[in-house]
Amino acid sequence: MDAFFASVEVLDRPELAGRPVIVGGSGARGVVASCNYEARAFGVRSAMPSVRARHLCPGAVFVHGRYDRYAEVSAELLGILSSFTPLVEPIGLDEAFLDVTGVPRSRGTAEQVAQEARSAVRARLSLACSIGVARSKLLAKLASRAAKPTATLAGPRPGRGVVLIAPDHELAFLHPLPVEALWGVGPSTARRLHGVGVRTVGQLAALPQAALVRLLGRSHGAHLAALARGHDPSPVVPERPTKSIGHEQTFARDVHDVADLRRRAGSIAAVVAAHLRKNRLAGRTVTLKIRFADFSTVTRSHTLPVALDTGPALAAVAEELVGTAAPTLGVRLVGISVSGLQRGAPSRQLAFDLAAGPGAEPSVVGSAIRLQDSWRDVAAAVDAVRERFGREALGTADQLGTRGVHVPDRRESPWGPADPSAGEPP
DNA sequence: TCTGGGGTCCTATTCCTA
DNA sequence: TCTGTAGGAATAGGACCC
Repeated sequence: MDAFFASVEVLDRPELAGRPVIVGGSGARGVVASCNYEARAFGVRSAMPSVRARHLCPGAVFVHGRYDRYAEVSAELLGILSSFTPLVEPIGLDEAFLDVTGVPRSRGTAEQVAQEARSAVRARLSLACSIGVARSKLLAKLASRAAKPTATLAGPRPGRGVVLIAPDHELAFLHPLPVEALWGVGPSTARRLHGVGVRTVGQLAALPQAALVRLLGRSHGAHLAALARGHDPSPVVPERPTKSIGHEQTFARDVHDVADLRRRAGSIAAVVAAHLRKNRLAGRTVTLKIRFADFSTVTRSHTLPVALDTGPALAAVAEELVGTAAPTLGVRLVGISVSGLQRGAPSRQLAFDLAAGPGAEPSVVGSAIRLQDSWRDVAAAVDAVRERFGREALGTADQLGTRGVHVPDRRESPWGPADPSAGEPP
């Protein structure tokens, strides 16, 4: 999709049409999640700090993102794409790979299917998309970029919409591109490649694979060597199981007090737990991430004998991990993620045996398991009440402020704290 | 300029066990 | 019982994607 979040905002608020629109966090620590082509003409880009974006484009309209709305449009988009082929692999909310090799010839060539899909998206969603058609995911992705509009100060210049890379033109298309165009070459890898004089994909392809492996490691080196030669055998995979679920929060001001940090970690744990239960998942490995004021980041993790999905149990582990991370500097971000996922929570009997039986787990693990066991029914009841009466209908005592219950949600301030008071306890 | 949040994957190291 | 070793799991960090 072209400038997806920003385009949805303009669609829902037509008075924004033609104006530079930036979606993202507006606070001092916010970043740009998406911006339309009018804003891009001023040099604004995704992931840029909002402060810089505002400096580059003072006339831009800043919009706080509405993740639920984008997810809703994304679901409609997937529905449209699935009418062409069942082999649809979503990449984030606004992109997808389609394998159309099995589409009947009567529907036309791959390029004609792409044109038809593009028309269907425009007709049903009133949104523009660009499509690349090629033999591999790598080339299709690069072709879709080439199909996109370009930003100019006179307004967006329409792109080609659909770009086809014929098999005999693959290398001619690929080799002049900068190495950064390849999937898997970020700032770090690009720096290393530039260091040995490699700036284009063609130069990368000319490098002996052994040299590349020495530079980047076996897996990454061999992978990039293949991509640079146009080889990308990765298939379109319609469904990938979730490997981890997490939530992290950047604070508007650095936190220096360890007790405060533990409390915030507990609150984030509750958000993660709610998300796990919503997906009927539970996980055994809890990972705490702490980013310090100087942007250095540490992680601490612990794997338990049973899977957890309740806030108090996850909080007990997370709070313990805060202690092992020895946070001395100010802390700007805390995150918790849970991996080693399995369907549903463990049986009560197993949890009981592990927590209280002979050779019981020591301290924190034992108490986490006991908390998991005792909070399971409560969590299910709370979920049911919130499902029926809304998120703020019920909360724990520490979520009770002067203005009622505030239950933190993972979609709150999704692109950074909105203002200096955000991130403070309610 | 000063860097979000949700993820996946890879690598190196450490620890435990057979 | 001690030592060496190989393999796997756990842990930590980093790079990358949208």
